[in-house]
Amino acid sequence: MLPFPLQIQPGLPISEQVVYAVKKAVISGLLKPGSRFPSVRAVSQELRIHPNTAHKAIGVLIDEGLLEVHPGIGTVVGQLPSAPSAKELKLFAGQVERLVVEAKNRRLRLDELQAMIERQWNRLTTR
Amino acid sequence: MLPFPLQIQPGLPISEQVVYAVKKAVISGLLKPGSRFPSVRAVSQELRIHPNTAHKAIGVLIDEGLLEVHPGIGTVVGQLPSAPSAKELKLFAGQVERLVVEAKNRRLRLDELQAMIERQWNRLTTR
DNA sequence: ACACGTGTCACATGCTACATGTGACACGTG
DNA sequence: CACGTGTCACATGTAGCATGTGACACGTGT
Repeated sequence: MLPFPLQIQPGLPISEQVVYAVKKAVISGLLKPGSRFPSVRAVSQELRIHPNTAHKAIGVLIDEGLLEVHPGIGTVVGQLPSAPSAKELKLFAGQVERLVVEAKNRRLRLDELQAMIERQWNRLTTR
Repeated sequence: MLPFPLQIQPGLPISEQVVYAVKKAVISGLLKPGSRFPSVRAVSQELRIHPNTAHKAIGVLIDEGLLEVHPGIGTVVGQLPSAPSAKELKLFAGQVERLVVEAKNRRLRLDELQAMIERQWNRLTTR
């Protein structure tokens, strides 16, 4: 059994869905820093996807610092990353803009959006 | 000249970029309800993209209610849509969750995220 | 009645991303 | 030394995207 929940759905790339599921599991405390992360082959077998696909997803998580590799040993959940750089913040601002545009397009008010943000924030509380 | 700004960039589908540019123009007041929207062929020529691609983007905007079609006449900016349905809100909640996950992943605090939201909100103020 | 511009549609083609298939190598553990 | 681990380099099939090409229905203006 994998240490994070995931139901593969069509419409989005499988590797992206795996990345997102792991991110959610990490920030919600389901995957704790230092704990063992399943091997590429284990993930591929559990999710019934190809090892290359699992490896691609894990590679992204490595690059973002959520996972750490110990060659010959395996992969573990990394320590929490540091504060974002200016470049990362700029990219993130683009995502914020996208959400605001969609919110305004749906005739939401600012306080309604803020409330939805806070609700999701608390739902994903680190345990 | 098109009534909305857009610089085509690689990495994202062209049709999606057109849709997003129009959405931003509408909510920022650059495109006012009832005003004339450029024809499929005009958009394709200005942006140097294929008419089919422009038509695809406009088709999405039609479906979402941002544009209205008058056969034989042309396309105009639609009146502002009504309040979102429960189904639309659920889809939008998924987008909110995505942003919150990315924010937590970057070690942002809730108040920092809320501040970014409010800043973008005011930047896209309807004139 | 007619030409024109409008939106709309149905194919086909080339390109790219994605997922899978297959095989191989370096590393550390036991 | 065998084993499991991560990693990599190809190839293959599928799907989405953008473009190419041609065509039709509609309303306006002449």
